Amino acid sequence: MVKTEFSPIADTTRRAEIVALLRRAILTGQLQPGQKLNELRISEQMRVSRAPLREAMRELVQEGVLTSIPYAGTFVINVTAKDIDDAYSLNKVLDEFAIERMWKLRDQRFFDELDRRHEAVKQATRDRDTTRQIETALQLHGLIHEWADNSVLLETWQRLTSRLQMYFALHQQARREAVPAEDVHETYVARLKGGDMRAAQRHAREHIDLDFEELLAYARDLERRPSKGA
Amino acid sequence: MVKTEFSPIADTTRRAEIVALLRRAILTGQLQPGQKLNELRISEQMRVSRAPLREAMRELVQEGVLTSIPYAGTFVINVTAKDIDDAYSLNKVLDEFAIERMWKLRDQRFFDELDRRHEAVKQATRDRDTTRQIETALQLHGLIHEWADNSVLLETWQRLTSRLQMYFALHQQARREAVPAEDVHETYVARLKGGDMRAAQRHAREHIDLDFEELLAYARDLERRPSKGA
DNA sequence: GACAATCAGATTGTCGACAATCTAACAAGG
DNA sequence: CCTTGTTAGATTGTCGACAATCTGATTGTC
Repeated sequence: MVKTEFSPIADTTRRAEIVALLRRAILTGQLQPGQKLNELRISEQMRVSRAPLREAMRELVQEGVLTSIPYAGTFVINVTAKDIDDAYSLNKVLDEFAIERMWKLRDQRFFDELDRRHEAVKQATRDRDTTRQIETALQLHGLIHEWADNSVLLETWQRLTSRLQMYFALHQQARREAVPAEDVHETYVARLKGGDMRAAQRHAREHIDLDFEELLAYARDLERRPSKGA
Repeated sequence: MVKTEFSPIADTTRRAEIVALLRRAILTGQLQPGQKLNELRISEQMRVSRAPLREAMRELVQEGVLTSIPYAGTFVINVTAKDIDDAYSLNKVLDEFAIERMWKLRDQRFFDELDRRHEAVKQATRDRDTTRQIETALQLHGLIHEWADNSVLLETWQRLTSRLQMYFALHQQARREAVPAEDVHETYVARLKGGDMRAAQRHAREHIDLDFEELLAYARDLERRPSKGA
């Protein structure tokens, strides 16, 4: 018998596709924070009925990127500086936990995957594809959580990631300037390959702080002079 | 002008009520793990159409207490020993983080609320109401997360709590014997009132370990001799 | 008897229409 | 001018029916 690995087949419900479409639109900033999602309009654009669309929206509400007020509507969440601060401070704790858990589980497959994802970030950077750059950077960062062999941790991190990706996208949209060309992940990858777990944890924490300050400053700036709204 | 505080009015959609009903049924063990939820039957029992029921189910899937397979059905999640282990180890980290964050925010209102919830647990214990005992104990435990002033943390903890409550309910159902009569939370409350943050963190970690071992043993036992299924 | 093809029943996914609710504009009254 | 009541339009929430898919039993064939 040939021992072949099969990946699970694709979800073939409209609902799943709608979720993917909406999530992408939100996380890339195509849909602005606070913006209302008109069910009829969206369902007509997507050529689906409101039923699967509404189910998809419930999922995204629970996922934390949408918020819903009965009989008023469903809106893209608003990003406050405090939200970012909260998400990041928790993320630090999760990173430390993840590194501790996956440290002994590192093997050649891990290192290979680490390099692969690192390469993806570098490629996106070369392409000046900011959206993809954010995506790949988060995927690189997510590897430690995937490798920690803790489903609840992974789930939690993925929820956090959604928001972080959204925040980053907004940030990138705001300052149209080019993304950092130099490779900020080089040390991170090296630490994860090294032999000092504490050092890796420390670096993860500090590395995060870096981007964070910039992002936070942007969020605070937004709050000082709020736009007229969508 | 009289300055009165109003709490937000209740959600008055069928969907919200269905979510509450289903969640309670799952967390109290009324619906067994792995059990399939027949949409038509449930909607008839609740006297609602399938639309709001399905939306409610999507929310609970995202909440992590249900799992859905396209065209096959929606099921109560199965509890494995590993799930419990994962949830608990993460919970420890979150507890430590929460205590660190709320430590400086403790005030009289916090202590009052702490006592109030502690009293609720004792009352449930006196009443031999195991379901309520689990509920109140988790609410007592949740206070540190509510007080930590981090919405993302609170959200994460509430997700975890759902599962923990479910696990505990199963556990209690299995061994029908009386719940612990002595007050296991006395020290926990005292530590949170005290002046030594590290001690409080340490106690939270150890306190949790206690119940955890028992729960884990039960889960392992379940896996050794699986039931015939629902 | 083993195995594949077929089919009926049950269940989930999706649709279009109706009911309940909100919003904003407008009129009436003080 | 401000407030309150009314109303029309738009939008969300819910319903009942139909389409797509799965499951298990049955039948026919080797």
